[in-house]
Amino acid sequence: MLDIKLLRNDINKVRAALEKRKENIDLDAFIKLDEKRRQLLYKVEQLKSEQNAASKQIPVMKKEGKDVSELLDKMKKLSDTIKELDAQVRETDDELEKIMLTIPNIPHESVPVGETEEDNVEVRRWGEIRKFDFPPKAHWDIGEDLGILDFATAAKVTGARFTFYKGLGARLERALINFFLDTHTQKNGYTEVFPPFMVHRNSMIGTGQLPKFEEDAFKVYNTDYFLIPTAEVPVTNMYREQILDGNLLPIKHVAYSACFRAEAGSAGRDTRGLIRQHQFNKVELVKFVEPETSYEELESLTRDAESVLQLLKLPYRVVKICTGDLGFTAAMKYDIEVWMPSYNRYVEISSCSNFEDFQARRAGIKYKKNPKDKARYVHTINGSGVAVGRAVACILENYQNADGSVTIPEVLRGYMGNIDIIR
RNA sequence: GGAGAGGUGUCCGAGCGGUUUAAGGAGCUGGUCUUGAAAACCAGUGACUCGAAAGAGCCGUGAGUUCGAAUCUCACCCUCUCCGCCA
Repeated sequence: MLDIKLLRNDINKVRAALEKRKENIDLDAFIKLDEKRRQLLYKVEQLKSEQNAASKQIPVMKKEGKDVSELLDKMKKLSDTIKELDAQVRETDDELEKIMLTIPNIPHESVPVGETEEDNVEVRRWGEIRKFDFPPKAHWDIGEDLGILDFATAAKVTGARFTFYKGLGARLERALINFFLDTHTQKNGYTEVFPPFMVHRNSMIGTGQLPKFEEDAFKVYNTDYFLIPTAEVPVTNMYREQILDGNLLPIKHVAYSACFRAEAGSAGRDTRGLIRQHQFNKVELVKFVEPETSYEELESLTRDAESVLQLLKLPYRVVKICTGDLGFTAAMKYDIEVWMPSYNRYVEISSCSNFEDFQARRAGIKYKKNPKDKARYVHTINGSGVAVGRAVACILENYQNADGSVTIPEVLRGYMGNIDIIR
């Protein structure tokens, strides 16, 4: 959510940002409503002030034996008016909030202006793309041939876009989760969190998944709970409606969770394999930082995410996302894309974003350095560190051998009972 | 799921429906005293939201009753105890 003061005082900045994002939102309606709200508020507060004064007088007058019935009559009318105005204020507030919740974040000035992912800007590359001296297979074929991935059985049991991992496939998934968590806790200084996989509506609003993208989420029947689309949601909301001790910042958490996405708009894309599933595992990095440092912190978080790919020796590139492709909540975003031979291109395996105070304002997360300071909103930053299913796909494809076997990356062997090859 | 108890300011903890703009502690800040500290004493300090200010709001959340609600009513949420069920 944007600062309402920004909308009042610098509406053109917001218009420009929406323009860059190719978003069309009626800001004039907002301005009008806000004007109306302030007028109402002024009126009702004056009346309340009068009411409060009378409330103090009445007991005094009664004590003195004076007749208060006339005053009571007057106050009755006043009370009715106040109730009516209060209702109007509430109504206006609700409408304003509705609009506020649908206005996306303002892109950072350094974000390249563009319309689609075509306009994203590559920042750096790491690793050598492997040249195969045999025709490489796609990971879904490798996985099925080795008997470690089973899409058909998952379709029978649940439906499309689910997977059974079996044997060493399941073990590889688990190994990666542990490897990621261990690396980020032991080398990169994150504190591990294991969150709930369901959250209530307010948490989803807090991080920006709702109210705009409800069709992308799985709702749990008969409850107000949603399956989390990412650990970002529960972990960020850990501190909702809280004023943090600024001396504890930055707070850095790493969390494993399963993620659940309905992704209404993605039918027909990436239909085969592990790339786009309704349920997948992810290790997520989340930081709460002071505003002054948030862009440095985004850089270091991105490096932390990259570090696990380097340890796995998977070639990747980092891309800076342009304004038209930027997520609703982000002010700046890097995607880390890993080389996927079956796609013959780089495929996203991590998104690292700085939300500035956009989520913090929605979720009410503030901090104070000193008890006497005014509370300020923190900046939140997060990124995948990294998506586990896509990492499996990437390993299977990049580490495949001519005979159909797959070599285990060295750093994972300790997690795999010292197995060095799946055949 | 059933029964009971409870949710008040940073913490503990009062609060007959009306000068409560929340008592009293603790804590914190400053001072007196002291070689210094502690103790004692004195003074100050109450989050947060909107607002330029005046002012308004805020006692788990939301509705309601009333001229007036922390205080009454209803619903919901959460915590604790006991019972049932259970990985």
